[in-house]
Amino acid sequence: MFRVSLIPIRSGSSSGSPSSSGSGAERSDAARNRELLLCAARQLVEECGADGVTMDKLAERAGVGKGTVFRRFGSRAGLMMTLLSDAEAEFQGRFMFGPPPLGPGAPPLERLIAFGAERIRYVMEYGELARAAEASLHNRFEAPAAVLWHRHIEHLLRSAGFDADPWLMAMSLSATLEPERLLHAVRVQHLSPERLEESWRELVTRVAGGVEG
Amino acid sequence: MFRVSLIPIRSGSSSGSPSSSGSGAERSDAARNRELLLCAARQLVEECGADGVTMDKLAERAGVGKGTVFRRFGSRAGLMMTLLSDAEAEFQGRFMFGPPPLGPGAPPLERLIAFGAERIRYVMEYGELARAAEASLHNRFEAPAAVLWHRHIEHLLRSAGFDADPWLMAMSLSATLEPERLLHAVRVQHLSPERLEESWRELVTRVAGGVEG
DNA sequence: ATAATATCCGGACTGCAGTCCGTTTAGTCT
DNA sequence: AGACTAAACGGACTGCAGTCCGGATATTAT
Repeated sequence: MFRVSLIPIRSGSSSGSPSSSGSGAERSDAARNRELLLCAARQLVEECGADGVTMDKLAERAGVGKGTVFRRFGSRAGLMMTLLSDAEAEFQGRFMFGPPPLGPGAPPLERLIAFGAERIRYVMEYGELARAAEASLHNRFEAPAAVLWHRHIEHLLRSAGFDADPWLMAMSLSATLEPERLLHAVRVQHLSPERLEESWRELVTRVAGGVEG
Repeated sequence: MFRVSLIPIRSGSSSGSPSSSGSGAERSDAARNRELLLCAARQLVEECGADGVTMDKLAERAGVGKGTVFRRFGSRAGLMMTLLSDAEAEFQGRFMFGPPPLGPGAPPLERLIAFGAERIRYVMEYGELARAAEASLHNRFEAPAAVLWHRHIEHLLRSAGFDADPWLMAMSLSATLEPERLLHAVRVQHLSPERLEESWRELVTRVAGGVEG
């Protein structure tokens, strides 16, 4: 089907491999600053929350110039994605290659249900960062991770025998799982994650459940 | 059921009634500036597109100070909502009090289908403004208009006999109809509005169609 | 060691939303 | 008309993301 390798959300993993790019290795001062920045960023998220982290504060805390911050991460969204990359890669690995029901092996509908449940748990844990990343992103729908989830849902829909425009249906389903929406439901409307999971199960069952197998 | 009157999205309607608030009437200079601002805002949207309109440009074009712009509209989101208010009120009137199948009289499922179809058309016409409004809004989910749509969908779900968490299901359904998403589907993915409508029909039919009546 | 150079660094700069407060003015009261 | 007051005005100011470019530095070649 698809030839999808694990999408490297961002280069700067926690126990990051300094030199993995093609041509010349990373300069030592650059490597030092990257560690400084990642460390400072995690501190700041701890202290101020994801929304409270500004690029200026980060530069000051890390003891580097503002330009360095932007050269490293490209944008505020890039910073947030970098901070998420480990958790994100782990999640991707589980739903693509991990054990059922999330990974391959289980029936598509069950995988779809498990995907939503896991995604909800993920957002409960990392939602602030994920929301901050999306918020400062020009086009939320073309982020590599978002594209991957979309394709995954679309693939599961097809496997479940859903034949009426899986692309658009995947769009609708993934909209339900967006961090900002889930966080609003839980934090503002005080709905429990379990209730979200139950509603997701209901939704995907009705959408993809009643098709001829 | 609900006691919902037409929600006045914003005070500054096109052929606006200058004095309708409670206590003192609007001062004449304020009224003049409001007209100046609305006129300039529409010009700028015409020229630059909704995303290209800045509060500074608007102030300069209208020949007023920046403070005046913010006193009038409160925020960029407020400005956009004001520009949308006529179209929005008209749409609200139609789905709440208008003729079937959008308005009362038709079966709930048909009303739901019609609601999505109309909403898609609405976004095709005013989507830029709507997206700009949502983009510069701290909490997209608590905008009066968003709350009203949500309640309307929830109400139709209940009327259709949907008993499994209509609130959350309404959240999922309204997520599908968000301007940013629809615009992305049409403008970037080049899907036709008709295809969006068809997918919406499929979605709501599966979600709310197979219930005991 | 020295020179050459590609890369990196830093912080001043821009454009934007939103705030603040001293000043002006429209409406009112005498 | 003249004084009074509440409201409106305007633009300087802050905080933020993101850009730019002259200068510093790590690395490599000789």
